[in-house]
Amino acid sequence: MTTVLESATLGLVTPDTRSDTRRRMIHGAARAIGTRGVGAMSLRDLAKEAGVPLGSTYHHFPGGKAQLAEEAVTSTGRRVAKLVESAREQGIDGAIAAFTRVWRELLVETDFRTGCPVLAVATGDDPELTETARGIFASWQDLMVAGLVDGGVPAERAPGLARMIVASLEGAVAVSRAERSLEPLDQVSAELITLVQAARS
Amino acid sequence: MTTVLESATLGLVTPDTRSDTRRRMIHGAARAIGTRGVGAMSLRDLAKEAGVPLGSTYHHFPGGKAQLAEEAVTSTGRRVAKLVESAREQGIDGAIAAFTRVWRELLVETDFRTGCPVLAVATGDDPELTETARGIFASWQDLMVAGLVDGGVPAERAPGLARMIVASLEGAVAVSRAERSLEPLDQVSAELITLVQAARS
DNA sequence: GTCTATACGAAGATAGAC
DNA sequence: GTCTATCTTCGTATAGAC
Repeated sequence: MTTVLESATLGLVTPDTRSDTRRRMIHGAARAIGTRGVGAMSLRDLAKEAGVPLGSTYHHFPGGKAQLAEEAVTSTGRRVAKLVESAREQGIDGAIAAFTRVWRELLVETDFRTGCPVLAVATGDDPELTETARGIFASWQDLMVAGLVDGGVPAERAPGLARMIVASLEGAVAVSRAERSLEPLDQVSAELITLVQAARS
Repeated sequence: MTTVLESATLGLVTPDTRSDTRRRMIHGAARAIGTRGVGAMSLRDLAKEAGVPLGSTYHHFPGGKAQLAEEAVTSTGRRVAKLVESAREQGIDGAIAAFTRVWRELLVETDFRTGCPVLAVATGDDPELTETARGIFASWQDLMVAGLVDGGVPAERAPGLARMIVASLEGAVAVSRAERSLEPLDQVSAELITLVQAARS
């Protein structure tokens, strides 16, 4: 059984999801952040959705809202990184496609109401969360760099292209939300494939 | 002198800035939205920064927070559109450079604390503001389409490229904020120039 | 017409009953 | 250990004094 002490002392070292409640709250928090941003995310709503009293939030997350937001964003970062990493077997095009698919499915699932929670905290004003976002963007870019180099893109062009891939798809998710259409995301994804293709030769 | 009646009846038709106070509050609102998002924007803070009592906010903006946010975002949209439109004399590269420069200067001015307010409302959960963001993105994309076609890009490729330009630079501003560096924005801008160049031939 | 004072609700967080 | 009830703060909005 998870104790308060364990959560408090091991939380940052092993930010896994030890209980169903924790898992549900982290998932709900990621959704809420992607939908409304951290500021407008309400712990009351999250607790209600997870079916637990508000007070329990502070049992599972002694650090309160800050800890929950942090874990929600890092959890999303790791999950997406794993999907992209797996798809690297199909080359850089596969990695781009996998990254695109994550956001595509999120947009469809939520009827364009929810976007990337990492972008949300990157555009917020909490310095700690901004730093977390930086690290996650960096990890995604590193995966793309590896894929690009494997795919025959010159090493000196790879970092710029990797930034382009992450930044443009993050922006495309936002534009797709505004337009309530998958077209922006799909078009950007297609443009990226041609851009990478051109960089190969 | 501006009356409440005029503001209420003409607000949406002629959303100009009739007084210094209005101007200052709209400017402050745009900054706050770009920094923290609409939800975390406080009318108290805005009034304090503008040097007016909180109550005066509702004299100048009878529609309250919603009206102020709406005017702040549309004001930014028009201002940026004008800058891009002017730069189209220097071709599509000039338009991309102008769009890049707007956000570059904002990031430097605010030490990476403030991004594009249009992206902020596009990633928020207010449907009215999301629709406003859609219209502004569309206006920017239309300008890019015109520039691309003028620059010799085939008409059928122009819309996709225009979306790519707007989406990738919007995303790049967010990544630049997270990294506290202009490198992402500048690299994306450079990649866009090469992408457009390739599309010309 | 301008601004002070306040109403009212919702937020995060916590104390303490069980 | 879990959850109820509450504390404090801060948000938007407004009523009414001047």
